[in-house]
Amino acid sequence: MMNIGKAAAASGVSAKMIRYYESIGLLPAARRTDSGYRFYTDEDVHVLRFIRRARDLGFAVADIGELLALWRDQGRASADVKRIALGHVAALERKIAELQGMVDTLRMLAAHCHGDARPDCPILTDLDAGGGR
Amino acid sequence: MMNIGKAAAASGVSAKMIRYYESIGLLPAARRTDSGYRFYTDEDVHVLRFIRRARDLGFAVADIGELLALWRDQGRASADVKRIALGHVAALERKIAELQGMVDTLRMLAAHCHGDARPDCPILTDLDAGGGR
DNA sequence: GTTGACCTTCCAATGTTGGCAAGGTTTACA
DNA sequence: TGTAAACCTTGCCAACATTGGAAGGTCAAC
Repeated sequence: MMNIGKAAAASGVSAKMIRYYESIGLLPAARRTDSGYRFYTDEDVHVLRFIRRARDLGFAVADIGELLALWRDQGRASADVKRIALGHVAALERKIAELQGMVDTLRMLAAHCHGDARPDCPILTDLDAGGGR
Repeated sequence: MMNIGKAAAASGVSAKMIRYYESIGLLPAARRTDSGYRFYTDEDVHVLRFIRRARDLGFAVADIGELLALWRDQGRASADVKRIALGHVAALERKIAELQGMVDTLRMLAAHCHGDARPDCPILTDLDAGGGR
């Protein structure tokens, strides 16, 4: 039995975000004291840490909802969990490839830029010309 | 002399975004016809393509403002441009490393998950335990 | 009993893009 | 000339996750 500040400190999820997750339905409405304060159990903190960890792994809130449902379902098939995880891996890798493409282009352009007081710069020239696309 | 739709098609920046860039001050207010329509010149389209290319390279709008100022400044030092570009590369690489860390963790967890009809799954177990952190 | 630390709800902003609505303008065609 | 389609205008809402603040109620310690 603890209030939202304690639960936040114990789980690593801010009080602000706990209320937000409740508002969007990721978490069930917390029980309240007579005066209206939310209160949480150790079990609730456990769930919050699950969410925190999943966020750290880059899962979107919608994905976490699915994972939470599977987590709670003792009869789940591990294939369902694996599918979500690998789908997320694929999305992450697409993003990485996209960013890496940007890095490669910029590094190439920067390599040809004097980087001194002279004004001519292939980086600007490329932006100017649209990169030949 | 063309209206916003033409400028959008010619530059690859949507009319919506052109208005947005104007609203946040990245672009100066466009000239208007008597009836209030914005109109653009080939030079304006040139600027829009510059912006489009920079966005494709992942520069934030704030960065693009700086790049645009340098682009317009005939006396700029190429070092200034290179600094911005390499700063952006560093930020991109930090992001890539972060995503790659997620991928590595998830791949490792998924590798130990049967992925069949059985319920036990190390992915959920890890989320549960907080990954040992 | 007062002070400070906590809690509550509501509103706003971040950054970039898309969508929709209601209304005015221009263009093309019959 | 009339009209319909295609364009333009502004403004508001939506997304994503998170943070901040304001105004006000509650709890604990001293």
